[in-house]
Amino acid sequence: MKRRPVTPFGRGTTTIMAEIGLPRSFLRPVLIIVLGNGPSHGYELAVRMWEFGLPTVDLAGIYRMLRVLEREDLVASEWEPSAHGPPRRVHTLTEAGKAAAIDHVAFLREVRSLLDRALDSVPST
Amino acid sequence: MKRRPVTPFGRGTTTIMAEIGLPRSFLRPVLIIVLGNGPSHGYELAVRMWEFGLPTVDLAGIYRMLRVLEREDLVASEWEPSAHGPPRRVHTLTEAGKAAAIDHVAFLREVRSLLDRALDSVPST
DNA sequence: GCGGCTAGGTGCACTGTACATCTAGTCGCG
DNA sequence: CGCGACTAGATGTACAGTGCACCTAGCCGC
Repeated sequence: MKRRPVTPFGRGTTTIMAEIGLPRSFLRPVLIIVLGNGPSHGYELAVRMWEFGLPTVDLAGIYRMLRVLEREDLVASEWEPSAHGPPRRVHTLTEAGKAAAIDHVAFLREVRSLLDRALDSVPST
Repeated sequence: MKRRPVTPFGRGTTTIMAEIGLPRSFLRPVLIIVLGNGPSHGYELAVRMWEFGLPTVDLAGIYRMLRVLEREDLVASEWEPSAHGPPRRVHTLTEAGKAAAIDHVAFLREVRSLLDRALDSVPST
């Protein structure tokens, strides 16, 4: 059952769900962008990212990336007790983070238009 | 910041994206796809990739990736003497490589449509 | 013979990350 | 109560990918 889909971006991006999605290198920008939709904790962010198009993200990677972003002062976090489980660490974009989110959206638009041009130049299909 | 020359693939180039262009993780699929446009050698492939949307690629990375693809039997290569310069290593897609190219194009289309959906869900800006 | 272009390559340090594993709180069930 | 399932977060580690500096070597014009 440990089937590893070999994506063009390398082997094995499986964790939560085995589908195809954006390449791993989108983790950082997408994480920032989905945080722009409102503060949240890592576990729930994984769900948002799944909806966003990163179906194969490693939760450990998300937690680690959140710590990185916090070191870079793009996000701030605080602990929040939960009635239905362990305490949650709720993350919010800082001002710098909000600016970064805007930049990253622009970046994704750029990537899309590059893909548009590139795919048009491909003969087949 | 370091000054990074845009076009020249010559001397101190070997740059990266960071500025604009597809993320580095597109190196592998794009390399296979541009090889699908016909056999070529690494140096010229860099030019094709530049046109494809990877404006600042590391030549060393391309050479390395070509070796990887050859190990995986997606690419075959043979040396060809050149009249005005050092011999070139000309790379061709194998049958498996051609299949991979088709898959990769489909994949890029998938990425594009994921980006379409994702960007639509982003509050304007 | 020298510098510059083309073409290909290596070495090393660093980053990213996939996967396994751990802690710890709540809830439902027998 | 004990136990497993689920939620939530984190660490340890091995390894692949990459960025940059640097090297070899053929051809050309001067």
